[in-house]
This record gives sequence, structure tokens and C-alpha cells, in this order.
Amino acid sequence: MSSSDDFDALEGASLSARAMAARPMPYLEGLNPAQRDAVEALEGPVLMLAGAGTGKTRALTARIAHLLACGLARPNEILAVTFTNKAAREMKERVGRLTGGTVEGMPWMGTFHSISVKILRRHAELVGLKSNFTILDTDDQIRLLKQVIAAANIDEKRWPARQLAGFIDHWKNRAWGPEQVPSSEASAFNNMGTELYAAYQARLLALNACDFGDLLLHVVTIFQKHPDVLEQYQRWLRYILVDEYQDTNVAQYLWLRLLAAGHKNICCVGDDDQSIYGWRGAEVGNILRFEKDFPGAKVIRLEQNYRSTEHILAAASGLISANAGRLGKTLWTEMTGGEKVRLIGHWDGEEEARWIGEEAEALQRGTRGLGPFSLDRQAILVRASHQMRAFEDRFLTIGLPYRVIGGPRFYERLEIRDAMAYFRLAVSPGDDLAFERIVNTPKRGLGDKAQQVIQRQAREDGVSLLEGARYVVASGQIGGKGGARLRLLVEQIDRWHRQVQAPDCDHIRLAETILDDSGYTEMWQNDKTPEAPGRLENLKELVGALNNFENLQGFLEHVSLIMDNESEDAEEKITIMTLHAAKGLEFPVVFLPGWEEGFLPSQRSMDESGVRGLEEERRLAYVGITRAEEICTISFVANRLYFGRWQSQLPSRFIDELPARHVEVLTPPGLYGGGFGAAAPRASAMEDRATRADVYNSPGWKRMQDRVGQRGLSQPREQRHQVIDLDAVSAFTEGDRVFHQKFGYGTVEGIEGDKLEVSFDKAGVKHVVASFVTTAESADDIPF
DNA sequence: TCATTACCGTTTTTT
DNA sequence: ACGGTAATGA
Repeated sequence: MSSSDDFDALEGASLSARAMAARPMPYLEGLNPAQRDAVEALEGPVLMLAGAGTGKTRALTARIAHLLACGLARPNEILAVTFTNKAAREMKERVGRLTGGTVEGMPWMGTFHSISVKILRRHAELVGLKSNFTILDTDDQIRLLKQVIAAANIDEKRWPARQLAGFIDHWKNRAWGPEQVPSSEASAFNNMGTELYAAYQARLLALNACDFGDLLLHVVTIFQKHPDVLEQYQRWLRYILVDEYQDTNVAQYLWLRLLAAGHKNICCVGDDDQSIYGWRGAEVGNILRFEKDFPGAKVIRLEQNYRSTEHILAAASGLISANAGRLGKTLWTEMTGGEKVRLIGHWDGEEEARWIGEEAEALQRGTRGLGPFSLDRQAILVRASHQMRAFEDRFLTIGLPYRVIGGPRFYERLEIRDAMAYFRLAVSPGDDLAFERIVNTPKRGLGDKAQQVIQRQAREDGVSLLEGARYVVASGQIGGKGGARLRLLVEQIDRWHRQVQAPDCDHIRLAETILDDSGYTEMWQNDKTPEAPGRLENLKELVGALNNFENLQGFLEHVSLIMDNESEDAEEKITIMTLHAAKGLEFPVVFLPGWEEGFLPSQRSMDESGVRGLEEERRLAYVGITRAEEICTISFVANRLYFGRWQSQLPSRFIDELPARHVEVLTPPGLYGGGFGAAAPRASAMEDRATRADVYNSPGWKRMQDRVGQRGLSQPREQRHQVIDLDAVSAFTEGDRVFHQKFGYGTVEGIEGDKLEVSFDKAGVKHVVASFVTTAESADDIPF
């Protein structure tokens, strides 16, 4: 920002703003007029419509700093809500930087869920819970639902628990308790949905447990039924800020509206064009009707984009303009020039992955006048995670380092949940779900039969499973090895429980003891699958995380909401992730593969939600393009292997919605002047003629269509000069047993340059770079 | 009780 | 194609 901009901003600002600018408020520096408006309009309802890359987080954090600096609110009187822990953490950091570190005292900055937990623990009894209730993860939830379904004598095969979980989730997102589910939903789940929902809720209360949806729902219920409690929070939380408002569901909306009803000092930040979570209950309607909900609301548009080049921005704007019913923003940028959005078609997915891999390397090297861009600054954004495999396979064979974002979160991993179940039992031995989870993990010879005996006993006596097991052991109902092992487990749990309660308990030490004594660590040590070492690593990390907590109880309370898996490692890598995961991020170089009908406007989305679905898909495409700062490359493919079937694909309709003058059509490799692999020269004559981005008529596309049916459009493979890592190659000979990080164990079948052809036990035959495998350590890996 | 085999479904994902 | 789950047999 230049100083003249600052001056302009001041000219247009209110007197009070000018007066305040005289005081040291460093956080106001460099804000544009709209941002400054958003920061300074502290009283009353404000809707901040912040387009992609317009500095919304900056405005939001500055606003908090301003609230504090003006003395309007103390740190504990500001409620700042985000959706993810990551966003909350970032906000804390940035506010801390702006204010010089008073964030410790901002207890109400967090996710909807973490703040709800805080409230709910305080008033649990109002909804029939005790304040030490447990929070179930998705896995526990499913297992509980299975029990509920079984108890109702319903065939779990025809009516799977996952599906019921889906309905219940959907209802909870709309803030419907079992009694409030409208009759129009009565047919759900074989007409049993509502009934099972009620049964499930009853079970949760009996277990003194909550699922994620309950956290919000219970708080809303408390607010609605206990005006005195609500009033207390309304008085306390005098200023409310909400990030990503377009992603709120009905329950969250009610939660906010109730809290804001008194003072109406609520500032919601969002972008209707980036609403991509409709499928999990987000209501774009919440943002669209903000002005009706809060009459006199001030609407502020942040429209200056600081992220992308003019071409990228224009392409994105052109695309999104096809959506109806937008609040409407006109993004603009001061950045002129730069690369147009690049468009390229390929024969099939393999070629697409190959081209992107080589292009990424070319950009990394900075050849041909673009870049250089380190791999850390490049990303591949896909619609669905199964698209990632093609890239992973390709990058593994050429040895291009990549990182996949997404996949199971740390605390969702098998080993973490198992370990947590052990800890939960040590803290509260009556935790039946935890008991169930680990009775036979590691294998103790306690199968279905034995577990049924324990269940029956516990139910008869009306006690927990642990007590049931204790009796079963004492009365000798389970004999032999299983019985002995069960007895040991019961004794161990007793001992751990005693140790937890000891005042001088070293909880880290205890956690290690639990994992060792139970045989859990040993179980993974003896496991020969490729994941085992990673799992042991994760367990270590889990124990390490205990350092941040006073005791096991405190740890358990927070871990399910807070644990995040951000293991940063130093190596420079290209990022592969879904479009959904990319929201809020930015990269200098972005690849957007798979822009094909039925794929990017996902067929399923359109089938299920019609035009609404299509528009959400379009927003997803918009989010994708707007992640790019400098280079944005869209690609599509003529033939795709999808669930084992070859499909011929049409380019996405979104491609034709891009404004042509901001798009450059690249030439697919192998069609023109092949021989340079990735560095396919642009056909400059064609470039000039590419005044429309109409790919159906682009020469490359036509040529490809002509070849449909002609199998094996042969590509010049691997024609670039290769640097062969002789050391890596000479370490192997045919027949060697090797281990690969991703594919596991295998046998070397052939050697070509620095590439090995390896027949993996599980993954089949793959070509991999020699430096990516290690010699399998011991002979007992060889299955003879 | 555990290991093997048949079958099914398959977008996106946070808490 | 593939991976996870459920029935089947040792």
C-alpha cells in the first residue's frame, strides 16, 4: 500500500476515524477504505462481504484489536467464532501480534463446538447431562447407532447405521430434536428414523455423552428454555464476530441469533460465492437474509483483491457470474498483466498427471520465463479425493515430492482412538464405549461370544461393562485363556484408575504404562504391515501431546476438539488436496485437473440438488481459480478410468463459461511438436487464433476426438535427459526384497536406469525410483 | 475365534 | 480398480 492510498483513506473517513488515526493504532495502517470501514463500524450489526483474497482476516483481526484499543470491550467480552481449530488458532496468533499479546485473555475465541463445550459443561444439568460428559467421535457414534438399530430388531444390512447417522446429522444441523423433526421427514430410514433418533438420544443421555451435533443443539436448547442463562451470556459477550458466515447451518444460526438478540453487536464475515458446504447443512440463506434478520445492518463489501493477477481474477469473476441469486460483488485488482488462465486438454488421466508433474518441475526450475516457483508454492486441487491417486502414482515414479492434505485426521486414526479409549477407561472406568472398543484389542481371545456374555451380565445387573466383566470373571462364566486375560484387563483398569486419581500422578508416565502394560504397543511392534511404524510414531506423538496438559482428564476433554495434525516437515513438496480443503488458502501456482462434465460439476451433486447443486459446483470451481496468485492451469481429459471403467469425457461446461480473453489454450503434448515432454512449446499460431476458449472447437480437442477409439495414442515417454542415480540403482538386483513407504513390501523384477520395476505384495507391479525404496531388512519378510 | 473369500459401493468434511 | 465389510469355513 502506498502512502497516497493511506491519505485517500483518511480523506474519506469519518471525523472520529481521523481523530483516532492520530493515536497509535498500528493495526489500521495499510487498510483500504472498505477494510477500514469494517474495522471501525463497531456498534450494531455488520455484514462484511469479503471476496476471495480481499484481506478479510486482516480486517477481522484489526477489528478485534480496535475493540480492545477503544476500550469498548475487554478481551473476555468478545466472542469470536470460527469453524475450524486452525482458523481459530490463526486468528489468535494474528490478534496477538496486533495487540502485543493479550490473547491469553480471550477465552471466547474458538470454534462453534469448542465454545459450546465450554457453555455446556457449565449448564449440563439443564439438558440432563453431567458436566463431565464425554464427546463421541464419529466412530463411537456409528457403533452406538448400530446398537440402537439392533435393539429395534432392524436388519443392519438393509438399513445401515451410517445412513441413520446421516439423517440424524441432517436433523441436528437444522436444530431439530427428536420431537421437532417435521412429519415430512417421517419416511426417513424405513419410517423408523425419528423413533430411532429418540432412542439414540436416550442412549446418549444414559451414557452421559454427546455427539458433535449435540454440542450446538444442547446449547441452543438451553438458551431457548432458560432465558436467565441466555441473558447472562448476552450481557457477558458484548461483541460477536463470526468468520465464514456462509458456512453456518441452522443450529449455528440460531445459536448466534440468540446470543446477539440483546445488543445486536454482531459482525458476520463471509462470501456467498464461496459457500461450498451446502451438502453438510450450511445454509447460504443465512447470509442472504442477514439484513432482514438484523434491520439496519451495515453491509460492507471488501472488493479489492490482493491475491491474484487480473486474468485469474477476471476468469473467476466471469465464471461465477453465471450463478443467480448472489449478493453480488465486483472484485478488482491493481495488479495488471501476468499470465492468463491456462487451459489444456489431455488424452487420459495418466497423461494429465504426467504433464502436471513435468510442468511442476519446469516451474520449479523456472525455465521458460515463469518462476521459479518452489514446490511449496504449488498445489493441485481436485474435486474428489480419488483423483489424487493418479498424481500420487505418477509423482512416486518420477520422485517428485508431494504432500497430501486431507485423509484421516490425527485423532481419527485407529491407533489414536484405541489409545484414547484406554485413557478414557483409566479416567472413567464406566465408559462402556471405550471398554467395548478395546476389550479385544489387542487380541485377548474375547470374541463376539465372550463380549455378549459380558454385555448380558452388565445389563442384568444394571452396571457398566467393566463391572459386568468383573462379575463374569469371578463367576467363571468365561474360562480358559480368554477368561484369564479378561481378569488381567479388569485388574489393570482398576490399577490405572487408582493411579490417575493419585495426587502425585505423572500422567505422561502413566499413559506410557497403560499402552505398554495393555500390550497395545507390542501389538503394533509385532505388526509387519507398512503402516505399523507410522502408527507407533503417532502413539509417541500422542503421548508427547500430554505435555501440554496438567492431567489425563484435561487432555481427554480437549483432545477430541483440538488435536490437529500439522506435522510440518522441511522438505519442499507440492501439495495435493481437494477443492474443499483449499478454501482459505492461496498458492502462486495452482493446477485444476479434471474439469469434465459429471466430474467437476459432479453428476451426483446435480442429480441430488439440481440447479442448487450445479451452482455449488460452480462456486467450487470459483474457489479453485481464486486460490491462484500467478499461474492457474485448468485441465481436462478425453478418457478417464473411473471405478474400473473407461469413460469418455466431455470438458466441463464451466470451461466454456470462462471469459475467453483471459484464457490461453495450451497445446496438449504429443499432438504438436512432441519430443520435449512437459516443455511442449506453445503453438504460437494457434495461440493467436485462440480468441475463444471454446475447447470443443479448439484444434487440440478436435484432434483428440478424432483419435477416440484409436487405442494407445502413443506418447513420447520419458524423453527428457535423465539424471541417473547410480548409487541408488546399484544397491538392488533382480529378486531383491524391498520396502516402499506407500506400497509396502515387494520384489524387484527389473531395473531400467534409476527406475525399478517392483512387484509389490499388496499393490501389484509398479515402476518406482530406486531412491524411494529400501532393502527389506529381514529374511522373514519373504513368504515362502 | 480367526483367517479367507464374496460382495458392495464409491464426492466433498468439520467438529 | 479397490478397499472395506460381512458371511463362510477351519
